[in-house]
Formats: sequence, C-alpha cells, structure tokens
Amino acid sequence: MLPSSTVENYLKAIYVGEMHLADGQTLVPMGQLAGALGIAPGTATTMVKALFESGLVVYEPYNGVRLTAAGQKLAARVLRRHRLIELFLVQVIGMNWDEVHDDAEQMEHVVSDRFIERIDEMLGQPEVDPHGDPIPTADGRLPHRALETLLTCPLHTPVTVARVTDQDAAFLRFIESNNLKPGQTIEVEARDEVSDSVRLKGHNDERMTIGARAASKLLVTG
Amino acid sequence: MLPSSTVENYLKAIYVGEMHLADGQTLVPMGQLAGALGIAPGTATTMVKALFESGLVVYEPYNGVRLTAAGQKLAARVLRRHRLIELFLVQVIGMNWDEVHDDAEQMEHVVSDRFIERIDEMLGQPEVDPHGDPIPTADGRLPHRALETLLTCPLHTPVTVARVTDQDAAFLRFIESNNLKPGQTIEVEARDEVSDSVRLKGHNDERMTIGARAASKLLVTG
DNA sequence: CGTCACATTTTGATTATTCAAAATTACATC
DNA sequence: GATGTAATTTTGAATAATCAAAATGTGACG
Repeated sequence: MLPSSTVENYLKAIYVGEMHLADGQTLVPMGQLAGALGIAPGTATTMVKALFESGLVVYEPYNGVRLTAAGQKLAARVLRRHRLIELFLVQVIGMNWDEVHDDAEQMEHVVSDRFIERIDEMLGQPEVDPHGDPIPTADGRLPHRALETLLTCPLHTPVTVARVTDQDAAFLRFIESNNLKPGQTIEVEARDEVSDSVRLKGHNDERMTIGARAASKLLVTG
Repeated sequence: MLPSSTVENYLKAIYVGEMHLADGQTLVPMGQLAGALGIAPGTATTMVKALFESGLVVYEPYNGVRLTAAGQKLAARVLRRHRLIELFLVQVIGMNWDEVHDDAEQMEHVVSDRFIERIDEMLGQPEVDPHGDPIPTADGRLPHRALETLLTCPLHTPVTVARVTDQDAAFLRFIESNNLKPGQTIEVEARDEVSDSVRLKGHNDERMTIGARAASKLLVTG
C-alpha cells in the first residue's frame, strides 16, 4: 500500500518536528504536529493512530509521536524530493526562491522516481536546496553541518550565510534584497539585548540592523 | 471553488471524447466516458450530474455529456498543461517519450501557472507535444491541422509523420525503434485489405509492414 | 492533595469519490 | 406492438480525510 499525499505530509512534518525537538525530548507533541500541518488536533490524533497501525510511527497517547525506521525512510524520501525539486525550480526553471515552495509541496508527492533521478543528475547531486537546507541522500541519510546563527556567531568576523530557516515568501524577498542569501559574506558588528536587534555589515560594507527573531533564522559558517 | 483533480480529469476526458465523436454526434456517451476514465458507469453518472450542477457540462440523461463554454475553458487549460509538461519532460528533463505520460498526468493538476508560463517560454511556445498532439493555446484555442492517416494518404508519395495517436508505452517504443516518430519521412508502398496491413518504406529505404490498426494511429502531412 | 488550565482524545458528522449490484430505460428486431 | 439486449441510472455502502465541540487526562501550583 503506497502512502497517500496526506500520509507523506504527516511523516514529513513529524520528521522535521523531531529535528526541532529540544534535547532530551524524543516525541513530537500532537499539538505541534497539528499546528505544522494546519489541521485540527483531533484530526492529528486519528491519523497518527492509523500511522501507528501501519508501523510508521511510535505513538504514546498524551505524549506524542516519533517515526519508526520505516517511517523515517519514507519521510526522508519525501524531504529529499521536496528539496531537490525546489532547487530544480530555481536553477533550471528560473523561478525565484520565494515562489518555489508551493510547487515543490505538490510535486514531491506525484513525480516519478525517474524524474527525481534525472533532476538530481542535472543538478550534480546537490547537497543543499536554495535555502541552504540539506538534501537527504537517496539512501535516507541527512547530511548535517554544524552552523551558528547570527545570534551566536563571533563578532567582527567574516562569516558566510549558509542557510535561511524560514520559508515565508516576504521574508525571503527581504533576505534577497538585502544581499543576505546563502553564499554571501557578512559580519556581525554588534548585538543589542535591549533593542532586540543585530547590526550587520553586508555586501559592499552596507550596514543594516535586523531584529533578533530574524537574525536567529540566518545560519552561517565561520 | 477551484476544480479538484478528479473534476479536471472528467472535463479533460469529455473534451477529448468530443473530438473523437463521429460527425453528427454532439454528446459523449456515458459508457465511453467511464471507459476512458477507468471508472464504473454509475460513478460517471453521479459525477456528471454534479458537473452539470456546477454549469460545466450539458447533461442529457441516457444520451451523454458535452462541455459548456466554462467547462471547455477548464478542459483546454488542463490539456494544455498536460501536453506542455510532456514536451518539457522529453526536451528539458531528457525522459523518453514513452515514459512521460504518467508524470504529466499528475503534474498537470498541481503545478503553478508560473511554472507553466516558464516552461512554455523555455520551449519556445511550442504547438505540438512529443506525440505531435496539438497544444491548446493559453486562451483555450486548439490549433487544428488536417492530417491523413497511413490508411488514407496517397501511395508512393513521401509524407512526414506528424502525430501518433496512441499513448501506450510499448507502441511508442515500437514506433521509435522503427524510425516512425513525428518528423520522419516515409512512404506508403501498398495497402492490403485482406491481410489488413500496410507496407511502408521508411528511413534508409527500410521496408516494413504494419497492421491497419497501427497504421490508423500514424497521422502524416503530404 | 485538590484544583485549574491546557493539551489531547473522543464523538458525531460532513464531503468527495468510489464500487457492486439492482432497477430502469432505449432501441432494434421480430 | 412485444421483447430482449445493452446502456444507463439508482441504490446502498465503503473509504479517506476532515471539522467542531464535548469529554477527558496531565501536570503545575498553591
């Protein structure tokens, strides 16, 4: 029985939910899952019980869910497809990075393995998508690089933007128009707790100040 | 209310069904529709009544269905998407023409207008898909070329294959391996009623004999 | 240890799509 | 005009996915 788009979305949401878990935690709370999928909590409970019956998740009532090995394999496959497709839409089709998410969201469930193989080849087996998010490998492994956010990286030191962890189109356009896309080199000049902001020196030594919330979504390498 | 994939498929099937109607006929019989969609006859009846309520089709019980202007517009849009995507998969992704149908069948319902605009542009606003099937224009018009089949074209006269009206993968592979794809020049040497076959002179003067049924699926221009 | 707030689950219902099989209708033929 | 076959419609039911709102469990805190 091949998984429906709905099942694939649940698995993907649990997969990324697990990655955002505070350490110590091993289960994704039902409320968080329902929130991520934009569905009513009761719906999530019903569906997760079905996923449990299929052996795709471990479900502890009132505590949360976690993927089994089988569930993880499927989830990684979907996330791989999503991220490859996003990169493909930007690189080959020429779409902007802020307009590819919805297409990828749909295509990930329907295109053939053949299609995915071909674009993976065309793109040269890429490791990250346009937002810098790592692309799971064909065998389901997710390459992990240790990155710092603009809130934690060293001051007055050139760093390279590696990843932007927010898919919101308006945010992405802001990042792009300020030359803060992955690959660009910047420097943190100061952080201010009180004003909740970070001052940056960017492209062409241009200065700008962004909020801490936004700064936390920009991941960099030294 | 935007149409579901299911509705789009019904409309598309009625649209192509209308094109295959014997002259005089204006309605697609329910049985034919159900057959084309691979669903039970009763299901077609139910759905067509719903399409009628939405104003997308004219439905005459026991006689058949036909698209309204609104239904035609939607159907042409879906068919346009399907054929553009097929060409895109062959031309850009590098898939074989016999393996693109299923992907196109799914993608046609989910990709954005932006995606379609971009590939239309990349492909240079093409008029036909890899099988030679005409691509409806963005405003819903279907360019129509008068073509003859290998059963009706003149004998001993060079003609160019323009269209192959069968999506079956095995048939398409046969056509390809015998150099009978759209664009190739061939000549009909003889037709034989009794043996129900057609003898051709193809690429490099290679001779071959194919059945009348197959010959009727190859459309050519003089 | 009782209570309150909040998260989670349960319940009852709805929508879309489908099927199989029974009932009905249309049409050609006798 | 009766009749039989084939197409079509009706009926009753199933599945997947969802919601709103009621019921229940959990954990924190006084």
